Amino acid sequence: MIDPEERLERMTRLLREKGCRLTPQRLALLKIIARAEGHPSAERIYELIKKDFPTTSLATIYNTLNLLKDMGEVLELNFDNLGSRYDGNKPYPHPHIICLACGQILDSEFMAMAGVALEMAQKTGFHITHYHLNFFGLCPECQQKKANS
Amino acid sequence: MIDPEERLERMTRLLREKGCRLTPQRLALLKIIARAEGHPSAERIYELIKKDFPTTSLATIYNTLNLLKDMGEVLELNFDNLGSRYDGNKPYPHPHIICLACGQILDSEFMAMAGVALEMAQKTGFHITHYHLNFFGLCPECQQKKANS
DNA sequence: GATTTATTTAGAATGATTATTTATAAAAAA
DNA sequence: TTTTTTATAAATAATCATTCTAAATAAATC
Repeated sequence: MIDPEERLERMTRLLREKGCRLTPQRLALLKIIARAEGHPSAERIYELIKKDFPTTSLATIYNTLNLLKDMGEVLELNFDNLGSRYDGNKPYPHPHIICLACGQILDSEFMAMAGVALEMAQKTGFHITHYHLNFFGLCPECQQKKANS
Repeated sequence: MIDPEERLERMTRLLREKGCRLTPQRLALLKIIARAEGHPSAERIYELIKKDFPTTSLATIYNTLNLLKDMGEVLELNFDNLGSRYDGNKPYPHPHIICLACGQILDSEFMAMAGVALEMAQKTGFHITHYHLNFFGLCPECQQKKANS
């Protein structure tokens, strides 16, 4: 995990440079996604922000997330069915591994993907900008639970 | 591409064995997804079926697609934003490559993924059931168009 | 052909996300 | 400071894909 405070500092700086206003709601959201351990949904971020700013609207969450997404500072993750999840700590494409039973989403470093993408580009003639690689299955704990039931 | 008639025959047989009824609408849908060159959306399949069965409901499309999906005979593809696409010809996970400009979706054989999945399983302890691997970018034609504009 | 019951239909409901409109507050100008 | 401009927030309506529901229909079996 990248240093959350470093991410926070970078994102606030970029917003300022872009001429965007640093409202309290925005700052609260930046803190949440920079420091988040997991991959929170918009709804989850909404709940967290409402603790400090009870009048906040969900639309503001989406607006700010989209703003950061367009700046390349937040990665939006789309999995089956479930709504989007957001990653503000590692905003570049990287593989994930998702437990179908408990829903946890783990990051995974897999550097070989760069080579795979290159090979794909050469084979197809595409100019590849990004990729999604997600593995689905059961985490060790959920395998155990299943075995014991 | 697998022989579409072979796929059609297999899917009708499995449905029959499962005790499912072979309604004309279902048969029409089977033909469409077995023979489809691309990766049609539910909406697209709906349009095609309505040519022969004008009273068909969209719900029937989704019901049948979900039935086949649960049987493992149709692969549901989820990409950003857009609704789901369906593949009834190659119903096992395989990488795709999507053009962000024209929206075309190409299949791509990439056998090394089996090894990658295995490595991921060993590293994480997960029991991996399937994966999604999608590359995004510009196809050769759209690169050209962009260069000429 | 009659019966049983899965399936279809049509439309309402859902849920995540986006758009819209008005209100608010921060920065800039006077 | 006051005024003005402008970005942003809030509330709510709208959208879109998908699922649910209840009533009508028709496939397979006897």
